[in-house]
Amino acid sequence: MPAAAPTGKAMDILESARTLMMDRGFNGFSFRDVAANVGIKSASIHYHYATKADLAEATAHAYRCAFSDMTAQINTSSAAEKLRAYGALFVKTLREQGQVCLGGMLATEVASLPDQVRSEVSQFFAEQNDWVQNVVCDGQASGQFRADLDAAMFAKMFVSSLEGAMMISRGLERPQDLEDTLEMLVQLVQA
Amino acid sequence: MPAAAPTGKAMDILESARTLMMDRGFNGFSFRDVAANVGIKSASIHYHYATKADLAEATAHAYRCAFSDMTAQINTSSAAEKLRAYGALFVKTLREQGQVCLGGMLATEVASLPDQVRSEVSQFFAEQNDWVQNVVCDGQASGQFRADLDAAMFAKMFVSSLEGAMMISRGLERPQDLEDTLEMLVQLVQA
DNA sequence: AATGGTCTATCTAGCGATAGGTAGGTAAGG
DNA sequence: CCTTACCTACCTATCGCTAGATAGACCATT
Repeated sequence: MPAAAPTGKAMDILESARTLMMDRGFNGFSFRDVAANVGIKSASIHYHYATKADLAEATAHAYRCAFSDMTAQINTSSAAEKLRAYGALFVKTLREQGQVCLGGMLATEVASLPDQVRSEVSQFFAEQNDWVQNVVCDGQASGQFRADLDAAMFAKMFVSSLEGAMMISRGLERPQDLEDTLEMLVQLVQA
Repeated sequence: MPAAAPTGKAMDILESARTLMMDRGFNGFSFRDVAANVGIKSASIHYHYATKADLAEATAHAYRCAFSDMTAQINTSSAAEKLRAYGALFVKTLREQGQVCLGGMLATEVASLPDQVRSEVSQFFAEQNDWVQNVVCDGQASGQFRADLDAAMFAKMFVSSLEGAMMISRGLERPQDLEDTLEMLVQLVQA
């Protein structure tokens, strides 16, 4: 049974790595940090994930899949409400965990990231941009959203704005700023 | 003479630290990296900056001041052109150096940053938000910009959008995305 | 039922590299 | 002679990672 869906300690390790990376980034956590969280010795982590690059890749992959699942479950009525529900995923993470999106975190660290992790980051943003772009197109087709905007460009702006606002809101300890940014983005796209 | 305006090797160290931090972040560079760039031994850096926290603080401070100077020199005619000129600072750094804004970089690393550096980051964003907010207010007063937007909220969104777009554009090696985001933001604020 | 072998998941111990930082010395210049 | 700006040499801590051992679970054969 390959890496399809880790269980037990392997999943504990993955979750601890995710939390640590969302908090301090790839360069900001160590195997010993994970080990202490999970309750094993750092050497034992290598049994489940051979290298730090492997661990980070698996973490990023699981995050990307989990995020895709969450967007897939957004099923509110209007396009504007879909964007709000999407942004609420960011708001919730920031407010309840004080963490930022792993995708954004890793994107800023790209210069010191193993290739295999970089690839996961690319795929994450490709998926996110696609999902938002579809919502924007639907909103335009139904007349809820401004028709004069380039949907692909707005979608990219929407995603990267939320990412940036998330980083900076946490940095300044002003989570409300992220919510304000989300609301302004939704306001601006509406007809 | 205190840290008013470093010259000679002290400034070389500062510039190397800035470049390295804009590339890889606070956790991603070492005294030995700086030493190799500047052409001295890593121990000699401590003569100019006692600790890594001191070096990072001085670097962030110099960056904040330099950035303020650049915004102060933006003197184009219309408010929209001011925002474009502001965004062009980001675009230029990304396109010519492949680097991201030090403020945004450090904001994402806030959880593993010394307090004295965190303070510089806060001041950086306070200054940037203020500058943009003033431009937005002027644009609204002169009828160039939509009057129904909250200027303070839009300013924060504008800054954090550029920051986020910068991070992600570099991460995906798509610098055009940053330019697209800038243009869309300017388009959205106009009346 | 007891035996022996293999697999899983962990451990202890430690490797070489590198981190930030320190102590003490030295050559040059006012 | 003292200050400046560096040096060599080294410290302790931590990094990712490896080797080898071990305890328990499962499993087939005797």
